[in-house]
Amino acid sequence: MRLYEKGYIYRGPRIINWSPALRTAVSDLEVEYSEEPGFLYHFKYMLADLPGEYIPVATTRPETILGDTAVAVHPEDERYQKYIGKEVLVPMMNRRIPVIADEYVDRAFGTGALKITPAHDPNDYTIGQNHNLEMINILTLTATMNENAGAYEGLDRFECRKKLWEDMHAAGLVIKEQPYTLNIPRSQRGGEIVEPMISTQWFVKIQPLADKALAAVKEGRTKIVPERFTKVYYNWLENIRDWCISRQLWWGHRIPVWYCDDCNAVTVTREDPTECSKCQSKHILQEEDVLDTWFSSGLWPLSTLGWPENTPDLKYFYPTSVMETGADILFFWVARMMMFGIEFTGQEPFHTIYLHGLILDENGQKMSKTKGNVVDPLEVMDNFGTDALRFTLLVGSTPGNDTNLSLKKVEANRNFANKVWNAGRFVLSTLGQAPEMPKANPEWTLADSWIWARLNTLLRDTERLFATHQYGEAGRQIYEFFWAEFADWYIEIAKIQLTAGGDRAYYTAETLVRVLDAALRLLHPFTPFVTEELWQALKKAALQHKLLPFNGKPAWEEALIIARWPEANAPEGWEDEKIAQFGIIQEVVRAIRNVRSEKKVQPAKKISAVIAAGDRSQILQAQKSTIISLANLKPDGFDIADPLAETPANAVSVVVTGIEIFLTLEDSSEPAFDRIRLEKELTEIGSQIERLEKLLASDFASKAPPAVVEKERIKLAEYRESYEKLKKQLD
RNA sequence: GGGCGGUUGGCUCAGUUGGUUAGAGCGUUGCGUUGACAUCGCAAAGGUCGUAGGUUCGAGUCCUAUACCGCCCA
Repeated sequence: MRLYEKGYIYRGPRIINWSPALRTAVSDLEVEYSEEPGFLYHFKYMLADLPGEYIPVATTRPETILGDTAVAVHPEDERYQKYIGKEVLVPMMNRRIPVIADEYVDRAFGTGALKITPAHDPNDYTIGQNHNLEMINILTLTATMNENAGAYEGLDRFECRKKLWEDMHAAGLVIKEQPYTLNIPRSQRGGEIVEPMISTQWFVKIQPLADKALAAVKEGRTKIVPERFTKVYYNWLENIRDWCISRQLWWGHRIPVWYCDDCNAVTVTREDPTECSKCQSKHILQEEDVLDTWFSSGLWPLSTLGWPENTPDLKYFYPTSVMETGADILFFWVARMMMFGIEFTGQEPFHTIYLHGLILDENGQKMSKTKGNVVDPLEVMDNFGTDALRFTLLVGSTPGNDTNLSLKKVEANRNFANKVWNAGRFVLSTLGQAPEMPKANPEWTLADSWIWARLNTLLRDTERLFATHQYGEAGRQIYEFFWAEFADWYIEIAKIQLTAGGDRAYYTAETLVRVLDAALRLLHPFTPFVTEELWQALKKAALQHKLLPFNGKPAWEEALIIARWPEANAPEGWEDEKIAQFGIIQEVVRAIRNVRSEKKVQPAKKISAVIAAGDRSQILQAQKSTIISLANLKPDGFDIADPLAETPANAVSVVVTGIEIFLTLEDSSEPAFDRIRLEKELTEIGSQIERLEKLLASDFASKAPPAVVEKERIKLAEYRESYEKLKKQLD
């Protein structure tokens, strides 16, 4: 109504896309073009008053000849100049039509002469308008030939094409048929060939709306993510044509227009009228056409909030913030919401449009029933859980790009949800092992400090990634942290620390709770169900043990879904060092595990070890029990010596970052001293040293940032240390 | 015809503002089941990042050209 009152909505005969199967008009956007093999039919347009002379014309749709009302040639085309202004005869109809000159004609295409069917071709329609040509509609609404098709009336459009061409052949009017690839317009919905047709429809004068929607993005009030779609948006809005909004369907929002049988006046009102607004006749009939669904959908940001009433919801929620949807409906829906939102409220409906791609099958094919590759989300959720599906969709995508959805991935993420659940349950089960209250201030272990530092790094990274709409990457990092750091390392170490009892156990439990709490908060948007369930249990247990949430500040909220988003603590300066130190422990443990695996030591078997760590002895000394436990060493058979009095006899040795590890395998069948392995390692390290020496001797040292150079220097130093130790062992 | 995206281990995909022997999941190989988890654990093999140039001390990451695949618009 508002658009109508502003004069933006009008009704009139125009060329539109007609779907003969649905028997309705469809908008330009609902037509898809597909390349299909066909023919270019060449034939003769005989001059009416010059017997024997003709203009050769080519067409892809011979049946439209019946509706031709002109033949057009380029004004400068020497071949046909002489015919301009003369008349030709429509084949089989013998109707006289003019030869006109128009620069639109491409002299190089086909025969260089163009038949004009204004009622059945959009381009011809434009030419027809310019030249004031008659428009002859030759089709019925089901795309059979109508009374204007003369002898061909009643034939289907394709039968007519065949029959007409045969008749023209017989009449000697055919020149040739040439194989040609056609661009066939098909209905997006039904797939049938759409016919351009003159029809009386309702339209929206789109330019004023488009201009505002365009300006909103151009002037930065609304941002499109990823940015590259901005260009697509501009391009569409800048070349937009009036929007045909009437549909001849029985479902949908019926257009609020009434026609008077007596005086032909049109009544347009908000309330259903009982009489003609002009002559008060009761003989009025409502427009049978309904509105395009996208016309209604365009109102979504408003109408869902109670508009046109100025409701509290509308006031509070409009404009909203981020519109997240598929890139394929940028025009259909997003642009329309922008137009209507701005038109009716003066405000853009959202400040950010986040576009994702399509969900394809695991081979990158569009899902379709005919291909049988449709993944039913309900089924997937039944099999793997809603969290797993949600996580997969979020993490498997990068902004704007299509996502290949495979059940393998969903399964892997179901396993992750399971991991979260189990790790969470374990944490809850440990709280009872810790005392109610600590006796003293905390003395954090290396592992405590490490996980806390890592958590804070994660919080910062997640924050940054969310801010830049990189949800997938954020999810991946949280996954990695939870599984590979919290579960695989911290929880394993926490088991040892809890056994120690006392304050150590108390602060370990506290750390477990705080890290788990933060992780669940981070994970909640990705896997809302398992995290909420777990978090409720965590809250309950934590309250029982008087433990605070991760940031130690506000008390536990009512539910995770409304809990505060975790914010990182400001770095305090010690973090990098602790992370580096813990890295050493990880390397040592991995090295020992590696040897155990290589030498086929039974997993349950405890072995003896001696480590020579030089200046890192202290760090290792402090983590002795951790290493013993994680590497499964004999508690009384583990020494950290510096310097090493003598190389243990009959021990397998391994060197990591300059730290020598000697393992006594005892009854292992493998030989302890493995010269070949050590030599291989030596060669490898040697080549690294060579590489780094070369690098540091190059311009790199002077031109790269000092911090980067320093990093390489440290690496080189470590390699050199390792090299020396390996060398000594081999001697 | 115009525009855009993709091309990274067997498969499906990540890879911040270029930082220096490339990451994940699945799959593969070996070992493992007395209490958080076999929907699991420990370890291993496997890519030099489509191709050709260029910029740079340094490029998967920027520029140019090109091939192939896909999408959008006309």
